Amino acid sequence: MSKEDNSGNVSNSPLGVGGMEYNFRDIEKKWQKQWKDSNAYKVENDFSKPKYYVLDMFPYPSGAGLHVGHPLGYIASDIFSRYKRLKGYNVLHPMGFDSFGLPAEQYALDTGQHPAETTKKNIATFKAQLDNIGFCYDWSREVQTSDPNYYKWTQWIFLQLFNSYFCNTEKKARPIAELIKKYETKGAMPKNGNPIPGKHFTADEWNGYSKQQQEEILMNRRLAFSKFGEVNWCEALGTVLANDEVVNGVSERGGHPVEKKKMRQWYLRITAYADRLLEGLETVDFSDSMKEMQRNWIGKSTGAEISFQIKKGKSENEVSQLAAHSSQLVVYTTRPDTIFGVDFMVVAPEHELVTEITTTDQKEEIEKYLHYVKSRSDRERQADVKQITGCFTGAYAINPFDGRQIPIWIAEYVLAGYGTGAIMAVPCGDQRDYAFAKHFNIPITNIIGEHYTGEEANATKEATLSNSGFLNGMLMKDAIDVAVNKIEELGIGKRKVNYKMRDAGFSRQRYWGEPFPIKWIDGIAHPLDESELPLTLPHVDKYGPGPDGQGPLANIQDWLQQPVKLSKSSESKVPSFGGDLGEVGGTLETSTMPGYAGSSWYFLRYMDPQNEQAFCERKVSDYWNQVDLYIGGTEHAVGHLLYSRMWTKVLYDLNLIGYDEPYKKLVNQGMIQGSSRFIYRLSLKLAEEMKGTDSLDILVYPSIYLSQKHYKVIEELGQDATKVANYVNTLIPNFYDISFVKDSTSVHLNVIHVDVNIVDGIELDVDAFKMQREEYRYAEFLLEDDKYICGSEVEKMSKSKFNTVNPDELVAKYGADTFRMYEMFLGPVEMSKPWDTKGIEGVHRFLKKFWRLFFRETKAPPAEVPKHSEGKERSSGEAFIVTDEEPTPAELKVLHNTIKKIEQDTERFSFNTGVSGFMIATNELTDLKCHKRKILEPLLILLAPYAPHIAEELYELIDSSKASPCGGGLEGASYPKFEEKYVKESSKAYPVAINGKTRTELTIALDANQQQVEALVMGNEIVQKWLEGKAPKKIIYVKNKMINVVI
RNA sequence: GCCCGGGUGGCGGAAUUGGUAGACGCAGCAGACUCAAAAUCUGCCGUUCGCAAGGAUGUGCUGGUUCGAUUCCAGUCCCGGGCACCA
Repeated sequence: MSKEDNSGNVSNSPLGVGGMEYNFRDIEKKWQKQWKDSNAYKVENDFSKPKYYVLDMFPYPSGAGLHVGHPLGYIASDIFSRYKRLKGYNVLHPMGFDSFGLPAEQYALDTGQHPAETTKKNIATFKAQLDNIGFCYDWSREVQTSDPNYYKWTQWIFLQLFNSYFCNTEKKARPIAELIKKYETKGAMPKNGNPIPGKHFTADEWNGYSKQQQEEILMNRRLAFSKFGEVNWCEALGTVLANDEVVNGVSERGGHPVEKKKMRQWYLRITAYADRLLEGLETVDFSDSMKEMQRNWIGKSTGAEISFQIKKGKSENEVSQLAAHSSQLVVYTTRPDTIFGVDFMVVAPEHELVTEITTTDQKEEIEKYLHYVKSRSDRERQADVKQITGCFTGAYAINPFDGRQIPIWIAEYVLAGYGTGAIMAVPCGDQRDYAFAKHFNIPITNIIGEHYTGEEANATKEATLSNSGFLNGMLMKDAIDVAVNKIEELGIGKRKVNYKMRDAGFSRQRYWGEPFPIKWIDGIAHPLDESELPLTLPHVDKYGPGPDGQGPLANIQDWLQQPVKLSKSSESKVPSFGGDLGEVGGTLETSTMPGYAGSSWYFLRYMDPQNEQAFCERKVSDYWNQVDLYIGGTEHAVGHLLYSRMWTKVLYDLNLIGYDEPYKKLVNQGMIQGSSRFIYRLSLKLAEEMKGTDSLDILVYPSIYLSQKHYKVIEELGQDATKVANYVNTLIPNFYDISFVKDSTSVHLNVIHVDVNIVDGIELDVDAFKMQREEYRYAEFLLEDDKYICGSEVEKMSKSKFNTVNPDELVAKYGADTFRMYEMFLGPVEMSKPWDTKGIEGVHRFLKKFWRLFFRETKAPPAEVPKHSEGKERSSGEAFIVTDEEPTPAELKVLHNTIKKIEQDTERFSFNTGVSGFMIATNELTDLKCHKRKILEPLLILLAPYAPHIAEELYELIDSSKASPCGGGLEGASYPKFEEKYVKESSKAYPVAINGKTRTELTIALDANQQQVEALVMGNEIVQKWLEGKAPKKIIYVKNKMINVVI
């Protein structure tokens, strides 16, 4: 790093101006420029050094810019990165942008600005805001998911997924070419038993299939595959909506009805990896709650699939009619032991059997119900337990064990996507089934004797079964296995492992995402040749939806039909892999990839961001290896983490990287919530019918803004306008002309969000408020104690709630170092908390106090300057007061306690207590009047990760011959070493408790034994007082902890 | 509904393994310095009884285990976040 001169002449230093004051503005500007000019944070792929990889979940560059919630995790990771650098590691600490996404596209729809343009602008803002805070990112490694140089490789990895299948024998991804070869030579035949038509085939059969048939079979195995799936369709908007855009069954924008619609979609076969995703959790350092969430998401359960014969209606005729179809109802259950307690079946409304089995009598009812369900989201269908809905199909299932006829219902609480989309309902053992049976008057069979009260279901597994045929007398938990064995024996079902997790939908009917490198020809998906990558987005002027719910790309014929080279495969004779189709004909896929495509592998690209030959060179990914520390919000707890864990496993299986878990350790930062402020507006309105017309003449009295206390009073008064007016008039005489207030005058109270930036705590800055808008200029206020007190509430931080706080403003006012330390000081990084700017002063004061360990007060008369000061006079009246004196034991103790504290707290991500450790050290050294280099220099290195600018500045002044603590790498300063000998104590002040309550304190030598301690304790006056002459039952002495006298 | 968190002074929080509850900071109060302000410094600061000494009480609530519980166990209430949530 470049140094200014070493002569002590630092007149070009920004400190030359304005005295000795801690001038954070100039210091921070100076060092940020210097770091940039000297490429201080450039990270080399130097394989000889020990590495450490610290990663932040990269942000979506929204138009609103960074708010104070964003940097919380970034500051934590920055501190840790700088700390690891000082410890001698080659630290990779990159940053980039998750720059594809819906908001930019929506903004484009609204304003006509191209998403690429707005995204570029937003990224520039974000970067400037990030740089303001003094992060040590290596920007030369920046990635942006919407950059064609990046998404080229996202598309490339998609092709790997498309061209791979999950081998159930090896439990890993293999090239699909191997599967094709197997089909061509051996077919797909069962290991034992007879082949099932439609599932099994011989090699000859395979080779005789049409290419469409072959592709269909392969599609069932590809890791990236296409099938029909449901989307939220909004007819009025002619578009597919995200879950986010649907509120209460209607579109958020415009309130149009939304219903489910089946469309061809791409999916990732993440379910194939369910077991490995579960096993992988054992090898990573995530919090238990995080692992629990992922396990619950995957939702592995073991149970049985059981087939039931169906009888349609009561008449014999209908039974035989159905028998011809050989329809069976297959249910999945984790409790086959309850098979005799099944009183009804519930089938998902979208189950394929529903139309088939519904009787003529019930047809109308069922159709009505199906119509209702179409408008309901999965979420609503699950959460609404109070409202029980369902409809009888008229058909019955036959219990294979006792021949009972079981009515088949459809109900929204059963989802098609889980299990077989049908359940056997056991009302005595399941509360939801119980409630359903009660609601529809379905008789309940009790199979658990006294465990069932008739009042509610009992989900026990400990009961002894009754009314249960061959299971009678067995404990339920033992009966599970017996029942499954019997079911398998009878050939009516089988043991089954089930997962709650579903394959991940991978298409979006949108413009602003990665195009699929896929061309459709005669209904077959053909992968593009790698040489065609990146397949770039066409530039468009309109972003509206395409026909039939397709994405905007469907409107661009030139792009869709452009000639592209298709992938060839020498391994296969399957036409889709051959080049004989030529480069023209067919159309490109019109949907784009979802947001998580780019974020599933970005951690790899940072390692080798400019590589044009590969997504990441193998020896580079071998060096940087796993992310050692990943910091990000819980909102990505499940989705993003599972997807990127899956991608990593696929890349590993295909031998493209050397490890199958991306993130070694994960720390979840808590959400910073907004602390909203409210003002209350009172208006009285009088509506009178105008004579001879239908219209109303509305007389509006002037509005007045109420401080919180008055709001509460007036809220109590309700609609009594006279009382309200009188109340106001007692405080502001004649504000209302009472004679105009009538019975029909209505009282309107509005609660309005007010910008938190013009509120000090809860006190509104009335003048600033008046300046905000013309309509407020002459507003009247009803104050309390001459103050306007606002209401407050904790909410999500968002622009619409006027509760966002911009870090730029705080950095401008207090400096980046103060801002960094304050964010950390707020509390544990993983805990959510509302933002409150009050308190930042305290941290700023600490830094100023820290500064004064190095500088004498400007105003102090010269006589008070310590004689030993060899102060570098930097400008008139300013003195650098650091000395070369030998430290005292007391000073060394402070230093080494601090080294221990900061190192421990940093290692365990307890940055808030770390900051308080610095405060304590500063307070103690101030009290000791310590200005000694041998104490302050190591202290500066400790501080450097937390407050790098001030540390750099003071370090340069204290010893400019040494390497910078913030320069990075092994050349930098090294972390101070804790030495026990300086902090060793020979005695301790023990708390002495009587019956567990602390009553006094005794200072005792640390090596004292039980007898010595007992003698000392018994000799103590206060102890004697509490003993009241009695002998103690016991004296508990825990070395180095406490003493307890039990009476 | 289900899953995961969290409830400690006026406020943010500390107490790392069951051992002095309230570190550190904010706010508040009193004082010093100053013509004044800012900045800085000193003292007090959970509640309650008391002139004080000293007591009582106190970590959402109810119990339990323990010499001793903010910490462990059972139940319960409230708040926050997530959901494709369940067979």
